[in-house]
Amino acid sequence: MTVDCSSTMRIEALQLSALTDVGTAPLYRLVKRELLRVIESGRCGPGQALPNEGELAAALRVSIGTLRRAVDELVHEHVLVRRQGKGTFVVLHNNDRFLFQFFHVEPRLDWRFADVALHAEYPGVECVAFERERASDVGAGALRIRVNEPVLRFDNRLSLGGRAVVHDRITVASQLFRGLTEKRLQERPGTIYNLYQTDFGITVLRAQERARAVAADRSTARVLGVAVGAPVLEVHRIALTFGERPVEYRVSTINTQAHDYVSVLSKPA
Amino acid sequence: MTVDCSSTMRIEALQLSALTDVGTAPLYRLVKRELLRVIESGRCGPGQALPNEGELAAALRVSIGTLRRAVDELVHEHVLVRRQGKGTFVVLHNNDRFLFQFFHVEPRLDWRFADVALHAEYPGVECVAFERERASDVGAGALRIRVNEPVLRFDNRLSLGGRAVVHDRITVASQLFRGLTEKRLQERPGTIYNLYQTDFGITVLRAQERARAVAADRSTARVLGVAVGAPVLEVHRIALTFGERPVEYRVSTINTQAHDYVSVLSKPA
DNA sequence: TCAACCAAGTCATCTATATGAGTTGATGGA
DNA sequence: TCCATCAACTCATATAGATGACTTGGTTGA
Repeated sequence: MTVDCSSTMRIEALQLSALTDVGTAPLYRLVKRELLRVIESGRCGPGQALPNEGELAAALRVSIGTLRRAVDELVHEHVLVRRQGKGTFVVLHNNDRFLFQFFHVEPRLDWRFADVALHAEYPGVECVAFERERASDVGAGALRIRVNEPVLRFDNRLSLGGRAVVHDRITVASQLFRGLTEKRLQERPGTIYNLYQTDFGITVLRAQERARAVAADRSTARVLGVAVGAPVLEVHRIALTFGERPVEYRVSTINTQAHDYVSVLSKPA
Repeated sequence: MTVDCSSTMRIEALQLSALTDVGTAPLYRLVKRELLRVIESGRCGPGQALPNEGELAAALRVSIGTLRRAVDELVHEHVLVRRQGKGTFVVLHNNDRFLFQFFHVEPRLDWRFADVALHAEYPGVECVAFERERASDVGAGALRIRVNEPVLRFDNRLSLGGRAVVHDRITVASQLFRGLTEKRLQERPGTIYNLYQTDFGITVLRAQERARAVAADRSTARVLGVAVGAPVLEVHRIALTFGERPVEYRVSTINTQAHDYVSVLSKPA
């Protein structure tokens, strides 16, 4: 099925914003910004195809090479996906992408034997709490909203290999997620970020995480099945969408008795 | 000072390895591999300039655009650095690069106030142990050497803001670091990875890390000044050079009472 | 001497065009 | 009906050439 995106995304509306031409930004960056603007505006929702390269280039009055350079960067930033012979698409959060990009807990690897990291499994998810609250100072700071603004707070428990490994405490601004209910959360078919995207038009592009070791408190100990005071890993995540805007604040508590928090410094070849 | 690299890197020796042309790899990837081969061979050491783009393209019998695409990827992978008007250089590990790429411990950030992560400071380093040992099974597995092969083991203590925060236990194969002594380690001017590069010709390109929360044992507690049993963060790192070859195995124990282990999922725009 | 200027060399950007490769749907014959 | 083939559309790769910007070092003139 080829989505006729050209009708949705009115090509003639494209324009390189000469206004915001700060200094002497290269043309391909203007093109990139214009594409981002269109994608953000929702005129071309997730999963939809962009017009083909020739049309886009013509509409923007740049050469196809320049257009491709702009698209290249957006592909690199996981905003677009190219498929040879089919087209260029706005990213969709599917399970694989989620696993690869945002879920970094893996079974403990014994470097005596393992050759390469076996690919992570998708965790089982269970919603254990859902509340409507008002933003605390920390939550408000993380989400860049005002203290006491209404937020949704929900807890998930993630399991790997049948064992509870991660306890997520998630906070999002109610305003961005109107109509999000516990039922909808539990009945979602894919990942949470997929739900954010398909049901609320919010695409999580990247995240910042800060990890620290802490002693398990009573509630964490119960959820993860560890002793009170046992060392657990606490990861604070701010998930960001276009324009570096924070959309989710999440504190994950991880039982690292048999699992690791994995990170790759600089990317592979 | 312009390094005359063209004499060191004999251009006429360049050749796109038609032999290793697996399948129908794009030309720019062959170019990239050939450049990597030359850089690895040491004919063009760290800090040296490559021949200019025109010469390189001519020597490899490809267009300048194709050459640039290959170089683009190597720049992205931190193997090369371009400087407009000056040339293209093989990367050098300096303090800034090290901080940015490999040192991810930062003072605790309060998301109530902070706008953006302030840039990390360079840690004070103190060598607290230096031993010649034989590889354990774990160390051997991590470094892909045989058990009982000779290795160098040394411990560093890193301080931030005057407080001991990280305890590194580092293992490298003796064979790769002949002549490395405690004195040389302590008198090095820059970072450890800088020493690896300048004195032993080993360029660390990337690393894999696995983090977990553990209780501080007696020796860790002493070095970091925390209570025995206090939760600390343990990070296992394998540092890799060209061809994904491991060159260093490092276990870092981090006191996360006032600092975080920071990670960015997917890169910023 | 010193500063301004200029020229050559480098990478950076942009254009234009050609060819190859993957996907899809229509056509048409068995 | 079914399947092979083909044509059209897409992105992917490669080339050639022009112009701009940055760096360096030498020249020139006060």
